[in-house]
Amino acid sequence: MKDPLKIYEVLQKEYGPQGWWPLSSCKKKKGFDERGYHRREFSYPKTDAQRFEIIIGAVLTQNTSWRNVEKAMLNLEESALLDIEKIRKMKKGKLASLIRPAGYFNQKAERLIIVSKLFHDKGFAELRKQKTGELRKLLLSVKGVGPETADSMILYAFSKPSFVVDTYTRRILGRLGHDENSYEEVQQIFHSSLDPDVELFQEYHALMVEHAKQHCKTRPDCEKCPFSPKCPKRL
DNA sequence: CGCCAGGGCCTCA
DNA sequence: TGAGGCCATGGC
Repeated sequence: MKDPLKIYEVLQKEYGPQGWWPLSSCKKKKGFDERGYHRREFSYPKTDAQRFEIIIGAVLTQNTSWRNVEKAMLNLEESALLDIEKIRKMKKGKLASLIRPAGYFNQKAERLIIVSKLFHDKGFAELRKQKTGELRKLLLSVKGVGPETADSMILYAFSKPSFVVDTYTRRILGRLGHDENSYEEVQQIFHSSLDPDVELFQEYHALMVEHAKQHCKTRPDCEKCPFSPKCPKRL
């Protein structure tokens, strides 16, 4: 079970449509569920405010549970500060205190301000005109934005096909028999075997996260795992 | 109490 | 380039 397309089919059948990136600000709104997923309508994000919410979330969730990220996002929203211009001009200390629940709050406050400056200076509309590769290079040149954060922004905020590789993706692929190691190597597995389809990439990554949370955990729960019969690492 | 969570930077070989 | 230390809160 090493074929990315077959893995996707198994995940899709097991967990159904996901509808990422979750928008906390849209919970229980029309088209969204209680977690902020838009499982029926895949043409998101629709506004620059939603795109920037994804950008912020991508930074806040670095090595951090989404649960804690949501607390930080709620603090920003309640202060009406979930906004690129406001974050860009905010004092680092004040921002840090608001995003405290997300952890690494000093680092992340600085990163958010730096990222805000980039999007203010360049502008979403202009950045969207860039080719995916060029956009990726630009994002990676920003301090605090590594490969996963860049790809998350590209895939979910810019709606361009760049496969997101996270710890879950590495863990799942590793257990299914892949020995590729570096970020680029793992990403290449997907880029070389799948059509560069935005919705496919978005759903695939979301499904990886769901699968890692339900079964392929640090301590694996292989009992009802859909891959269990064909997984080399099954317990 | 320890472990883990949707990483990335810096330093040092 | 790759391993190791560092950043930090909150749920279980």
